[in-house]
Amino acid sequence: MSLKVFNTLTGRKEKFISREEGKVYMYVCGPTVYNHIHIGNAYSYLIFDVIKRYLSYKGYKVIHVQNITNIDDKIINQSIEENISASEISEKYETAFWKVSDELNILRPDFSTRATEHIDNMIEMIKVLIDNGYAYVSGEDVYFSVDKFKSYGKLSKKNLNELIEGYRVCVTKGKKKPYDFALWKAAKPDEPKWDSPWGEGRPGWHIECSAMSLKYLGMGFDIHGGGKDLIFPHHENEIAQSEAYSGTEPFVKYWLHNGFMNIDKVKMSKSLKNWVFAKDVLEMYNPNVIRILSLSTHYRNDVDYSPKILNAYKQAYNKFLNTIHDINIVLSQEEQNTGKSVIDKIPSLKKEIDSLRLNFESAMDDDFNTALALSYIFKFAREVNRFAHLSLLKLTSDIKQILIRAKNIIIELTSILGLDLSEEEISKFRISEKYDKKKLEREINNTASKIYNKVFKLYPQDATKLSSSIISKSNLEDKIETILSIRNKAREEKNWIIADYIRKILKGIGISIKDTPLGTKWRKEY
RNA sequence: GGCGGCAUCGCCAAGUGGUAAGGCAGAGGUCUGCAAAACCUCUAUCCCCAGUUCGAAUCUGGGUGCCGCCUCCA
Repeated sequence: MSLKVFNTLTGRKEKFISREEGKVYMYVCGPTVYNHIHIGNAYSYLIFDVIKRYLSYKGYKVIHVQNITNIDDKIINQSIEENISASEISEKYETAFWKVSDELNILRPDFSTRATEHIDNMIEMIKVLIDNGYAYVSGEDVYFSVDKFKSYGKLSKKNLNELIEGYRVCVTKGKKKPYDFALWKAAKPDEPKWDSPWGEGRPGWHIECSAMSLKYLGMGFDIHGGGKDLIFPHHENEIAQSEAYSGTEPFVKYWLHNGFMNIDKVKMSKSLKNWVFAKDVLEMYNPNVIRILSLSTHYRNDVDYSPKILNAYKQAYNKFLNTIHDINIVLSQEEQNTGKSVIDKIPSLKKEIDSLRLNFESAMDDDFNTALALSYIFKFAREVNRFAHLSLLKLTSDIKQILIRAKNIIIELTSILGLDLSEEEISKFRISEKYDKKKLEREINNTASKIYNKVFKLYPQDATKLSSSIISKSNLEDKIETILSIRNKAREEKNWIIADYIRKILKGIGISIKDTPLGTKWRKEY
């Protein structure tokens, strides 16, 4: 089975053949760092992260370039707004961008290219465009002459007449044609500026992506990605500039565009002010939940953002965690030699493992159908749950082996989707600044003291372990274990009121527990 | 005004000619001290109309509704 991708340029799914065998050169449009990124921006980066991960899984060495647009009108406007310099704005929001990107488990690009560090490359390119007659100087501005580039519109399927008729085409003085676009803009007083043959100014928006992608990836690179709103004019203009500059085509082999993240069916956009910052969503939801939401529909479709839907996928994510958690519980048993009934189910589970991988790959090979790929993993999880439930009785070495394989393939395949099912995620506390450990510690200490008050008369000796002087010294895991030991004492004495009380207040701080034949197990919920 | 996309169970959603994946929610059941989790069972004929076909959610035509691009936008 070979990979097929939907190419915006041709409008159909095509077999993916990389320029160089075993390597994929990929450019993804990155953020303009004038504000925090919203969840729709994050969606795009997340999609291409999964594409990159899957290509790596397929054995390609992926060379991934992503720009940071750190000079732009919006940055200048924001610097006036916040009354700090443009460079301070871009530094501030670039830092914020990486923080969110890392939290979302998005792999860093191989080259993160800042526009301002490539001004020379852009000037060089503009010079050539002027020399070749594709661009003209108007005052201290430089414009690209769209009429000169014959195949203009091939990506967005627009023709120039339509553009002229479009009532929204703005006419700017200095342009020969309304659809010409700026390659270089003269600086107004107090604006950031760079020297150029045409005077002091800054580059137009589109030129940076051409200059930087060509510098790092060269003409004819494999994948160029971004949101579908970039198709026109941004990517259309990139093609025009790059192919006019090089005199060859194609600029890019495969153009991939993701759909939008909508709110109430409407695109998240600056003008409607209906965006939600990714950082704010991350305060409320586990990054894995955001991923599952993003991957539960095909990347070219729009996906709706809402707390209701996010909560549904939170449950879905919990399903994965529970499966791994339950496997771990079964595996924590002592091995035995007399596993009876389940033994004969091993071959069928083995078969499921093999077909899961094949199904996963065929789904992903079909233009990265993550929704289908996920559904196979869910289906498999049910098989494993059924098996693990049965084998809770006896753990033989054969059963142990197959369960470890089952667990590993779930972890492997979900990690291609960028999901994290690590031990920390499942049963322990994540060492992460996002989850405020101090707050959690306070909550648990609080809970311990509540329980202490409740039980110290009943179990004076055991309760001592919960006294604030002792409990405050132990680590988070030990605190929980101590609390559970008290609860189990109560359960032994069939004091269900105390036992249920403890379970209830632990639940209140996000610790869920389950009583199993192998003892009481707990995990932190997110 | 031009161009384009979408419409599948209560919600999210896969499926592009062969008889409707998966997740969430709901109902009943098994297990459990009770829970939780898990498992089992149940819940749609695919916006409407017409057509092509042995056969259509899937193709064609018409209609309705929603959304996007044409201006910065992932």
